[in-house]
Amino acid sequence: MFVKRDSILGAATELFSKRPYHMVVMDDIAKRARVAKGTLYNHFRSKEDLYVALLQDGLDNLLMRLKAESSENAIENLKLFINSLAAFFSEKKDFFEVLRREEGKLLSNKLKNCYEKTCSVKDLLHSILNKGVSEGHFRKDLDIQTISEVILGMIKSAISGNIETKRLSKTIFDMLLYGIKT
Amino acid sequence: MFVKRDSILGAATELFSKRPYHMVVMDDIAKRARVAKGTLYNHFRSKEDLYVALLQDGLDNLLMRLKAESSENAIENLKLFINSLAAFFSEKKDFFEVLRREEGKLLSNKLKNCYEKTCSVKDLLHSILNKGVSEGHFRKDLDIQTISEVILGMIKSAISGNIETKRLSKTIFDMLLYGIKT
Amino acid sequence: MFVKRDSILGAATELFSKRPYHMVVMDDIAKRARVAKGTLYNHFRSKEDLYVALLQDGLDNLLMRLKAESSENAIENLKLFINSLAAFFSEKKDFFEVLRREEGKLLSNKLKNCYEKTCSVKDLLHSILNKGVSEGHFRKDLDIQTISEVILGMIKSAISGNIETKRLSKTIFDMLLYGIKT
Amino acid sequence: MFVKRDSILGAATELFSKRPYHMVVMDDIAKRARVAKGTLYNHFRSKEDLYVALLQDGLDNLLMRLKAESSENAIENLKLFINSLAAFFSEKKDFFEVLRREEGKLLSNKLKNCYEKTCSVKDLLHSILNKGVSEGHFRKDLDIQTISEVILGMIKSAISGNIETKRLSKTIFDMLLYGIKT
DNA sequence: GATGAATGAGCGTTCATTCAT
DNA sequence: GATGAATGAACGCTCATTCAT
Repeated sequence: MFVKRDSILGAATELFSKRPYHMVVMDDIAKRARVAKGTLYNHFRSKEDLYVALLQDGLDNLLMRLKAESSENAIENLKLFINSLAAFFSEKKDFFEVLRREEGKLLSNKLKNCYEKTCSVKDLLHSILNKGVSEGHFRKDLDIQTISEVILGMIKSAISGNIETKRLSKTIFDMLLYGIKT
Repeated sequence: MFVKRDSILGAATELFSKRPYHMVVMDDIAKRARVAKGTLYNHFRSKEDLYVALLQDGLDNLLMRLKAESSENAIENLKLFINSLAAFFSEKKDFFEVLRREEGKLLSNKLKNCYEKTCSVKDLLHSILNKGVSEGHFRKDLDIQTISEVILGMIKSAISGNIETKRLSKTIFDMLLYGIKT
Repeated sequence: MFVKRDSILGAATELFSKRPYHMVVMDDIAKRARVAKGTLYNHFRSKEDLYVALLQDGLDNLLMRLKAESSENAIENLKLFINSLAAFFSEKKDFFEVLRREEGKLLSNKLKNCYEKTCSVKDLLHSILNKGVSEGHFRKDLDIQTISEVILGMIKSAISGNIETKRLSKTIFDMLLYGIKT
Repeated sequence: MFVKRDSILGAATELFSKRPYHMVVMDDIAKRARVAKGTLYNHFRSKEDLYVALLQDGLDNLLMRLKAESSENAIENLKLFINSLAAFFSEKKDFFEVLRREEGKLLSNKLKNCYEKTCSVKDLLHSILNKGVSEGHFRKDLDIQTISEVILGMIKSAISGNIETKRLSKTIFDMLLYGIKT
C-alpha cells in the first residue's frame, strides 16, 4: 500500500512549508502523519531522504503538468506555461513554499537529482522563448538566459504574493509581452 | 568601540550566506570573527538576536540608499530604484544571500521589525509606480500591487543569476517598460 | 518439529560468534535462518532467551561429551579430558567463539543456569586432578584450584590460536605433565 | 588540566569492566564521572574514541611496566614477566576485566593500534622464551608460539579466578617449569 | 570585557517487541 | 504457526547558552 508513504509525505510537506528544515523534527512529522516515529524510518532511510523524496515527487508532478500542455504558437505556449505553473502552485501552496525555501540550497549531494529537475523547468521556458525569438514573435535584443530567469522570478513573487491565479497569469502575461509603459 | 560588534556581524553574514541558519553554529561565528564564543553573548543576547541585528543593519542600509536617490520623473525614478537595488546587492552579495534565504520566514516574533522594513522597500516601489500611473507614464490597466511584487521578483532572480550589474539594470528596465514582444 | 528451533539457533550461533551480543540484531538472525522476525518470538520469548538457549544447548552437549569418555587411570583421564574438550571446540568453532565472548558476563540472572554448567566443567577437571594427586600421579604441593583454572585457560588460548587439534592436545598434555624446563 | 580526562576514563573503566560495551551508556559514564554528558564530548570525539583511549592508556602503562624489569637470566626473566603481569592486573582489576572482554574484538579499525600493543606483550614473552631455549634452559621440542599463547592463557585464567597475586605467580611459575607430574 | 570549559535539553536514529492478517 | 509493518523507549551526539576565571 502506498497510502502511508504518501500520508507521511503530505504531513511533511505541510510542516516543511511552514518552518525551515531544521525546525521540523521527526516527531512532528510522525505526529501529524499519525504514525510512530519508527514508521518514518520504515519508509525513508533518513530525514534527508524523506525530504528529498518529497521534492522529487513534487517536481516530477510539476514537470509532467508543464509538458502535458503545449501549442504550436510560441506566444500561446508561453501563456500555457505561465498558466500551468501558476495553477500548479496555487493548488499546492505548501509544496510551493517548500520549494521556495529550498532554492539555492539544492547543491547538497542527495539533492542533485532535484536540482536537475528544477533546471528542466528553466530549460522548458528557455526553449519556448528561443522558439518565439526565431519565429519573430519575441525581441531579438534581449538575453534569453536572463529573461527566462527573470520570468520565473516574476511568477514566484506573484505566487508568494497570494494573488488570485487567473488574475496573476493574465497580469504577468500581459506585462511580459507589452511592458508597463503607456 | 563598535568595531567588534561589526566584525562579528560581518563574520556571521559570510556564514549565513553560505548555510542555512541552523547549520551555522556559534562556534563558527566566533572562530571567524576571531573572538571567544562567550564574547558573542556580550554583544548579542542570543543567536537569534545576532541574526536579527544582521538583518536590521542591512535593511536599514538598503532603505537609506533607496531613499537617497530620487528624481522628479517617474520613469527616471523607477530606473534609479532598480539601479540602486541592483548596485546595493551586487556590493553586498553575502547580505543578499542571507536575505534571499530568509524571505518568508520573516514571520517569527523577533523578525517582525525586519518584515516591516522589507515592506518599506515594496512600498517605495509601489509609490513610484503609482506616481507614474497618475502622471500617465505607466499603463492604468495593470494591478500595481502585482506589478511591484513582480518587479522585485525580477530583480532578485536577476541578481541571483550573477549577471553583471549594469547590464542587469538595463535589461530589466527595458523589458519592464516595453515587454518582450516584437 | 524441532527443526526450525535448531535452524534458528544455528543461525544465531554463527552471528553471535562473529559479533558481540548487541551488534547482532533480530533481523539478522531471522534473515539468516530464513524465517520472519515474528517467528523468532514464537520459539523464544526474547532475544536474551534465544541467546541463553543457545548457550544451554551447547554446554549440555559439551558436558555429555566430557562425561562419556573416562578411564581408570588419572593421567589417561586427564588426557581424555583435554582431547575431548579440544575436539569438541574444534568441531564447533562458532559455539566456542560465543562462549569465549561470553565468559564473565555470565552473572546476569537468566545466565545463572549456564554459569553452573561451565562450573561443572571445572569440577570435572578438578576431580580428575584430585584423584591423580591422591593416587600419587600428580604433585601434592600445587594448589588444585589454581591448577584446574589454569589448565582450562591453556586449552582456551590454544584453541583460540587455531592450532591443529591433535598437535594441540599433545603439546598441552606434554607441557602440563613435564613443564618446559630442560 | 588532565585531571578531568583521567576521572572520565576512570569512571568508564569501572563501568566497562562490569558490563559489555553496548550496555554502558554515555549517561552512565557522565553520571559516575560527575560531569555532564556534553563534557564527555569535549574530551573524546565519540564513545568509541573514549573506549579506545582507555585501552591505549592501560596498555601503554602495562608495556612500560613489563619492559621496566628484566634480568640476564632467562628463567629469572620469565619469573619477572609473570610477576609483573600478575601484579599489574591485580592492581587494576577493572582494566583487566575490560581487556578480557575485549580480546578478539580488537580488529575494528580504531582498535588496530591497541591490537598491536597486545601483540607487543606476546612478543615480549616470545623473545624471553626464545632466549631461554637457545641458552638451553627450556626444552627445544616445544613450539614457542603455542607455549607463549598458552602461558598468557594460564595467567589470564588465574587472574580471573581471583587468586592472590603472590601465590598465583609462584604456582604458575613452578608448574610451568616442572609440570604437574610427580 | 573577554574567555572557553561545562552544561543538558533536544535531536536523528535504532531495534527488540507486538499484533493484525 | 508464520508474517512483517508498526511501535516507542532508549541511545549517541550536538550546540546554544552559562559562568567562574
